[in-house]
Parts: sequence; structure tokens; C-alpha cells
Amino acid sequence: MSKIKVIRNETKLAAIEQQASILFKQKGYSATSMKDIAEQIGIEAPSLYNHISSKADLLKTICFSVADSFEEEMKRSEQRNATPEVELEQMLRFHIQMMLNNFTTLWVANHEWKHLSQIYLKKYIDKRKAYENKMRWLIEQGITKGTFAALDAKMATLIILAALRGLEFWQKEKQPANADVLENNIIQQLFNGLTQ
Amino acid sequence: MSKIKVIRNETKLAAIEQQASILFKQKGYSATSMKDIAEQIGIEAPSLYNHISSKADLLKTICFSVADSFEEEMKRSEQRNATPEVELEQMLRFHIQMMLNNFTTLWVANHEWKHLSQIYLKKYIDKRKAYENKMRWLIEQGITKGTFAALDAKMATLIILAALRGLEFWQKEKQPANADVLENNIIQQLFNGLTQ
DNA sequence: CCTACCGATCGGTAGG
DNA sequence: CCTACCGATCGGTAGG
Repeated sequence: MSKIKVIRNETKLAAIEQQASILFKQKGYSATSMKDIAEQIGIEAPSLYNHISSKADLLKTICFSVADSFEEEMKRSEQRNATPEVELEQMLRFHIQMMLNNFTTLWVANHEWKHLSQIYLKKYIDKRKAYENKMRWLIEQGITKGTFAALDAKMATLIILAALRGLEFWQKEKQPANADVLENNIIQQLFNGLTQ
Repeated sequence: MSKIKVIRNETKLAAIEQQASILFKQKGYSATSMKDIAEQIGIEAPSLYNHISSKADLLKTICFSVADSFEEEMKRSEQRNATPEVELEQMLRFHIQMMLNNFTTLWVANHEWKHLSQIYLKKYIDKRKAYENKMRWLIEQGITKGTFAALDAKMATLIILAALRGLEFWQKEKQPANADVLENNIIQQLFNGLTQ
């Protein structure tokens, strides 16, 4: 009986985190009230505190679950010992898949992280920076090898990261989104550009 | 004397709008209080209402001043009767310049527009859509002509728009930002891609 | 431009 | 899981 209780509480916690993500994306973190979240779950606002410790902690959980996913992929990626251009392509493909499969939580992590409490803000920014640095390093390697054009590596990184965010708009359009076509289209455009 | 008064009030209104933009970008619209804005100006919160009608109206003014700038450029652009690829390039260059010279207000328009009141929300979305459609139409023309590769025009548009947002990150890095180099780098990467 | 103040709502706690 | 309630803060108004 106690076992069932634990399972139920875990699914309810998951439901709260999911609804919080949806609302944080829809209205923004600050404009979302605990009452808003509670209503989606079907309970009163104070009852949320049986599952979570605070609104700030809810945001922390969402942002760090995303950051940790990317961190883990980076570690896996390094163990594959691929060429810089292949490793970059693989990072991009992982990023695109994350965008398609977890787009609400990614949206929140990308746009609402600035509302993280002081304690977690720096740690979060550092994790993001590590990902960005890794991508820039791969581009620099590609430039040195001569595979990539002699662009500004930092700007190329930012353009790529920004372009990946374009998938947010794509999701919004509710296109049936054939993941493979999407992936290849983006990779092609970023690697080869617009012109023939 | 009354003339001086008018001028003073106009500059104070401009100052309020400027500080509001900075704070809306920094903390987000919802997390910014009228007291926050008033403090930056050096007056009490209720005194703001001698210059503005509401917080919502402040956001409206910011968002629509940006949207109107792009709308005017689109009209000018059409009168130049250039080829689609040249017109696209010119639109991109204008967009980049706007990003560099008005990046705080553009940031707010890009990220906080969802907090616009019902009445203005649809009108704003329509203006954005018109800009997006114009860009997609130019890309479609370029594809038909054979100047551009046979990409998905809609996705290409979204990738370009997202990439232009990358300049937000760039600004944040406080790089001295030689505008010409930046412009050419972005145009090159979007048109020709990463690879040699 | 200020002080004084309004009703509404916020995140969160107490106690059961 | 609820009701009752806390102090704080919100956007905005009245009146001078």
C-alpha cells in the first residue's frame, strides 16, 4: 500500500513539473502563479507544496534536467573520437532531436533561465557556456583542417545555436514534422548555405 | 515657457520608455514593476502616470515602434525593384543594423510581445507574419530562378530569422562589434554555409 | 510631482 | 489533500 502511494506521488510530481513547463512557456515564469499550476492538476495551490518545495525549485528542476541532458551527450560524443565535422554534425542532430522531443522544457530552459535564483544561476550559465565552447572548438578545428571556411568561429557558433532555436517556431506551426527531413534540411542549410 | 515644458515632458517620456525597455529585457515584462521603472528615472511610481497611461501601453509602444520600422523598410524595399537575392540581402542587412543599433527594443519586441494585451496581440502578430511571408516569398523566387538551392523555403526563412537573433548573444558579449565585419560574416554564412 | 491609499493577487505557512 | 490566513507587493487612483 505504501508502495502504491509512492508511485502515485511520483507521477503527480511529474505531472506538476510538466504542467509548470507548459505554463512557464505559455505565460512566462513570472506571470505564472502557483494557482495556475494547481488548477491544471486539479488541486488547490497550497497542496502543491506536498510535492515541491517552491516555485523557484520547479524552475531549477526544469532548467537543469535540460542542461544535464546536453552535458551527458557531450561526454558520450567525446568518446566516439570522430572528426570535428562529424562530431559537430552529431551534436547538431542530437540538439535537433531534443528540440523536437522535449521542446516545451527546452523552451523554458532557453528563455526563462534568467529567473533562476542567484545560487543556481551561475552554475547554469557555466553549463551552457561549456556546451557553446565545445561547439566553437569543433568549428575551430574544422577551420584549421580546412574543412570549414575561414569564418569567425564564435559567430558561427552563435548563428548555429540561434538557427537551432528556429525549431521553436517550427513546432509552433504544428507541421507534422518529419524528423529526418527536418534534420537533414537544417544540417544542409547550415553546412552548405542558401545558394547552389 | 510652455514650449520648454513640452520639450521636457517629451524627453522624460522618452527616458521612461528607454528605461522600461532596459528593464523589460533584463527582468522580463511581468517581473518588472512600475516602481522599478520609476526608480531608474528618479521619481515615485505614481508619478509615471503623468507621462504614460499604463504598463501595458508602455509595452505596446515599444513593440509597435519596432514592428513599424520593419514595415516601413519593407515598403521602401519593394520600391527598389531589385532581384530576389539582392532584396533578401538588403533586408538582412537592414535587420542586422536594427539589431545592432536598437537591440534592447528589438529584444523586448522579440521576447515580450506575448504579454501584449488582447487588443494589440493579433495586430502585432499579423505585422510579424507579413515580414516573415515577404522573406519566404523572396526565397521562393530565388529557388524558382535557380539562384538558391531547392530548400524548404519556410524552414529557410525560420533559420534565417533565428540566426539573426544570434546577434542578441553577440551584443551580450560586448565585443566592440565592427558592424561591417559582422554583417558580411552573417550574410556569407547564411548564403554560403559553413563548408568551403 | 508627491503622499496616502485602494482592491487584487502573489508565494508560502499553519494546522488539521 | 483542504481551509484559513500571513505579510509583501502589484498596478493604478484620488486629491492636492
